[in-house]
Amino acid sequence: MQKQETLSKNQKIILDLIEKSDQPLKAYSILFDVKKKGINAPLQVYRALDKLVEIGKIHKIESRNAFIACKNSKCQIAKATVFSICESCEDVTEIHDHKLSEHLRDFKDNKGMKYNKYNLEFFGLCKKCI
Amino acid sequence: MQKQETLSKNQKIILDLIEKSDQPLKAYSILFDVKKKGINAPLQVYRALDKLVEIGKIHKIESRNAFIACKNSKCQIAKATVFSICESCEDVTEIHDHKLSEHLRDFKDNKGMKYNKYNLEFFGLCKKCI
DNA sequence: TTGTTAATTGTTATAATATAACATCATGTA
DNA sequence: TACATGATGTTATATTATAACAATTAACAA
Repeated sequence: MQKQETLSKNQKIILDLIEKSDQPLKAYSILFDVKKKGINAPLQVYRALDKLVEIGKIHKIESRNAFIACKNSKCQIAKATVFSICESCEDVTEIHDHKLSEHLRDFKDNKGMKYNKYNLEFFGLCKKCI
Repeated sequence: MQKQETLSKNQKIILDLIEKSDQPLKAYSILFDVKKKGINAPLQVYRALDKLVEIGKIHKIESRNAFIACKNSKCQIAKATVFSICESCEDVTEIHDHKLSEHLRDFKDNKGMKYNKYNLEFFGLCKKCI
């Protein structure tokens, strides 16, 4: 069997839901929402989430245990994510900053570690909440 | 009452434990280890952890739900953390890179957000695991 | 030194997040 | 066909974290 090109039924249902939200969704809130579509168990949700994260269609906001759709058309940046998070209204935005990405991509520590991924989360107050 | 200068009993016990480990510890493994010292409930651990994070004595590794001591003598950087994480052996190291810190500190998005904190986690393979 | 206040503690219960284990089904390829 | 792989469905359970409430302790001011 080849690497899946198309998404499976559950993966589609869950990606749809996440893409319709501009804010991160939590696994159990997703579960609640997709019960009407016949997805009944946490594991079904987590499996789809794992896959979607793996192929870069969604990202996990680690500090919030929540999942947000990747807006980048080609989803090449699944392994290099930057988010800003408002600590008041919890609004989350994915950041694409060329210069910042360059710095992060080029970062080398002095321990000879080989990086293949990073995740950066900025916290603060958004315009509305300042 | 003024802001605590000194740590409370539970906070000390738990900080001691975390400082003795050079790797991140999980809350329930901490709980297990401090039961002999009379700390019996998860909440007692989480409350101490919250406080220690707040004052910058420890950091939470968000992607691992684990806590590591801050090695920085003055712990001024509780709000600006960078870690490297080996995905094979799970070794975690706190990174202090002046240039990188500058870039992150100076980062401005185009949405007028005011940042007061960030957390960056690099993933990859350490020297031993490559 | 005593009353006030805030921080901390202790305890029970429960919420929220995530995975193990196993059986079955679907699909592409030898 | 039959084999391998990926996805599904299901039950149970593991892991991480907080709610709610009562009691105690520590700093400070009157």
